[in-house]
Amino acid sequence: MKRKSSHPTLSDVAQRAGVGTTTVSRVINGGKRVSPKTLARIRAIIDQIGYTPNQAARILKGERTRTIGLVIPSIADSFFASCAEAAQRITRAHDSMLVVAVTGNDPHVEMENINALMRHRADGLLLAPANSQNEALAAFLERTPIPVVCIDRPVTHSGVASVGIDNFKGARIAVEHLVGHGYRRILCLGGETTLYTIRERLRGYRQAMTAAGLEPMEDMSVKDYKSAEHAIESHLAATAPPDAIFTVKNSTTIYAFETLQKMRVDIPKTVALLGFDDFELAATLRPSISVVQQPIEDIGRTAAELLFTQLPAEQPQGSSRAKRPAPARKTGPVRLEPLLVLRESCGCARAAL
Amino acid sequence: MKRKSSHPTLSDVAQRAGVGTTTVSRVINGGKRVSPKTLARIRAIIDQIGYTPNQAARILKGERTRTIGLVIPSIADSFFASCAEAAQRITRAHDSMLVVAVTGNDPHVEMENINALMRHRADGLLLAPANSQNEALAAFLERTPIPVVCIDRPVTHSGVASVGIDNFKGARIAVEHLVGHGYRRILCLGGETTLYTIRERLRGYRQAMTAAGLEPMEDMSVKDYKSAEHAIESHLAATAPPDAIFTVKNSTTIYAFETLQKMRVDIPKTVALLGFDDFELAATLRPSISVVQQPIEDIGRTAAELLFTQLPAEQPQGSSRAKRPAPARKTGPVRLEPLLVLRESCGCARAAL
DNA sequence: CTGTTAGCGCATTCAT
DNA sequence: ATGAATGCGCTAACAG
Repeated sequence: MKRKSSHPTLSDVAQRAGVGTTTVSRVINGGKRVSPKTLARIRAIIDQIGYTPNQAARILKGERTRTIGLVIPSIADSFFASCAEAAQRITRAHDSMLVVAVTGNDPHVEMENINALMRHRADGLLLAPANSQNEALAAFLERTPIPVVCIDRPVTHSGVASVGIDNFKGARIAVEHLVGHGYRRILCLGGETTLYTIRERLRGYRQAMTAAGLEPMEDMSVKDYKSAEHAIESHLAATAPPDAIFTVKNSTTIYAFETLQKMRVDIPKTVALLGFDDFELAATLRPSISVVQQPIEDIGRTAAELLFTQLPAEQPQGSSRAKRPAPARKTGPVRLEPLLVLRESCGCARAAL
Repeated sequence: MKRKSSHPTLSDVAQRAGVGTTTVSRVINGGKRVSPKTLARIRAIIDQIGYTPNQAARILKGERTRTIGLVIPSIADSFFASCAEAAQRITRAHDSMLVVAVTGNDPHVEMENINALMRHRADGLLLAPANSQNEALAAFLERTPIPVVCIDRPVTHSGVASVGIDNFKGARIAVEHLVGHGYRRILCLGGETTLYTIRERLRGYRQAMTAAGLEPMEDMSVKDYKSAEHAIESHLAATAPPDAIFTVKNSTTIYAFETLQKMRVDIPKTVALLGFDDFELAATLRPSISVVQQPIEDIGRTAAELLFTQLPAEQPQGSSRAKRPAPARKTGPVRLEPLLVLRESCGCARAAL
């Protein structure tokens, strides 16, 4: 293998070709106004020494970085992974790159990531804020010169656009459905009550319970399989055990299902189960699991499209950049519709197999 | 909301503070050699106008970009998502960002992504090559000035390091296990035979079958649920139907399970099932699915660590960069061990519940 | 068609 | 403790 030095530069190419840097610059920008002969020669040299233009220098000249930052809690979470995939498609269609930064829902890490993206001069940001009440974040968003669109959760006290579903409504219709089945003691199970989405779902649960004249039963202590197991076991052993469980998130639903199955509890006869957020194989488990489904792809796509809408128009020619005024940012929150997907675990008839 | 102009610069800050740019530069780089008074004043101004250093300018000065590129087929695929998550952790620990680019297994898109990352002067690349035989890629990798580590699949004809599992062995021990159960007509089911990993698994299957004196039965036509259903239905309707199915990848395993369940075929009595690659809920399905498990986290982590090993040493002080010689790149392929996880679908006794 | 030159924002000598 | 000047790689005026 040959020894490799560091990146070649424009003038490296120019020197070898015995031409000026301008000519080489023209070649890498389409090759207009260059004689076919020198064009070919320079291209050959570029290829030979493996020259790649230094984006940093272009950025310094005021060009867009063609980079969008995506700041999310986790990339292994299927919700955010799907969002990312959808956003990535839109980003690509706009000839830009998506830079994914992971926060683990830690506001400190989040701010660090955002700062890094700002230093890299991302053209725009897609953000699933760890904490919707984060005032430092809100302050930052008010003054940042680039457009930002929130995903899944909004940032209160800020005029930033956001795209997500109506979590309150999703929970409400889910619980109303359980009530319609005749369940009276409906347990709401979950965790991470600091998250906006969870709080909204909890609010929807309470609203539906109260409206039905039922008393809310909440256990928001679930963090992992172990805590879910503990919670369910103790609730089922109580004098007035729940006859249905509404789980507020993906992972909780799965933990609950596993625990109930392990305890040999009949679903839905003994306890019905309805979860927020769909997941792979939800339809394949026995019984299949009824869920509130989010249009995840739509969320990622819509958010990214909205962001590009807020970006300064593409400069067809090199209009020297000056201070471009930030485009209007007054988009209100976009609320997509949750969808109640009825399968077996809530007590609905088994779908045709 | 206040009107936002474009990014403030160092000299914007200097002007407002009535000092030189050098002083401001010192402030943002730790604030040494600046009087406490001006330090505080400048910091206040920085905060007030929301100044962020322009990374591009620093890069131009020769600094590392502190950016690692991750080029993968998909981000929604749980395998690559977990790899990404693990790699992201390592990257963060090295105070760098991970830039994720998605190829959809298209070599053309892949090359475009790599070029974009090169323009952005990523410090290094983690790559799951769409096509291991891609000679253009191999040629590129030979001449690129930055270190590259392949994930999951190697690039043949290149000295590039790679981290993955021994797919051949994984498939072999899986099939040997099925043979041990007494199955004779073991069908190998899957698709995407252009992928290196699939080919290796197929090779392992054939080897194990031949070694056992059995005749290989292969159907590599599965692309989606529909084709899986079609394949399985026709194989089961044949005169000599399979008594076991070995699925070469994640999604195929799930399709096969769903189809068999829909057809009311008893697993494992009528047909046993063993898949390559574990998945969430594999242990929760009834019957639970036996699989060959990959140490996914290890793969992502090891690859990222290996990459940082190959990066030039951290420059403690601003040692002017000159042409740093590329560090040694002679790392051979790292092959982690696949793990056979026995559950019920292969005919093993039900684990204690 | 092609070359010369002047910055873009910043860190870094070298002066003061 | 501070500042003026220089150059990183590149593009865009502006010559020739």
